[in-house]
Amino acid sequence: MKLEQAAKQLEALGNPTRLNLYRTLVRAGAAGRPVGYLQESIGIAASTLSHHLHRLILTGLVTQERQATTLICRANYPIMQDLIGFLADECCADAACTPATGEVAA
Amino acid sequence: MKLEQAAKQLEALGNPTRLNLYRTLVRAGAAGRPVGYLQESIGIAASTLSHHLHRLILTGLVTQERQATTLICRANYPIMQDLIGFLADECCADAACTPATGEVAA
DNA sequence: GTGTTATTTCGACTGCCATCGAAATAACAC
DNA sequence: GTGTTATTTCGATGGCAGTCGAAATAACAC
Repeated sequence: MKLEQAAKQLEALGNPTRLNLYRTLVRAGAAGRPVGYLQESIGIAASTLSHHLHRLILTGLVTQERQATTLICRANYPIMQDLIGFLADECCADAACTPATGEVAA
Repeated sequence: MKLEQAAKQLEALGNPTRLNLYRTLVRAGAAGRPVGYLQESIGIAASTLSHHLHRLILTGLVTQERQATTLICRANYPIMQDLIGFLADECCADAACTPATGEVAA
């Protein structure tokens, strides 16, 4: 059931704190960022950050790797690619989506 | 703040019922679907459906048009295009994602 | 006007989410 | 072993989301 999976990932990204978090990790690239860095960068309690990271990890959007006492977090690009693919597929499944849209003057 | 807006839209889609709803509308194309049709198609209480539709409309992902007593709902494609663009941009901002986008703001 | 159909709003309920501080765990240096 | 740093888990709190049925509104036919 792909829809359920997509909904979970969208829900994970559908929170400003987590979206900001994820963006930070994306911008960090393959190097990733330690949890402590993220905590200071975003400015929330460590426990709250851990909670959000856990949610992102559950959906597969983020991975963690231990380096001694530090945990390095990385964005999992293929998952996002898949999610974007799902959205694009849904969006363009039947109708004519013009890709070059600038204004939304509906 | 584009991030807040994107998070709201992602949150709107991050619910199985709403994602299913949105997908149905996307597949319906420009013709759209009346609320009553959606209600039977998805099989939830009318009040619940109205609630979810309202959330989708608030984020701009869905529009409504009255036709006599019937309300026609349509997916708002440009908004989704914009959202996909945001995700793709975030994802490819720094790392080596297969560049599906033409311009990447460095 | 009355009546019918389509949809929303209201009121209420249950449960999960976001947040925090404090305590517990993990990995290491010594 | 003790101690230090980094991170998670625990416990609690406030608030919002999802769901429903019933009542109210909207638009029309008559």
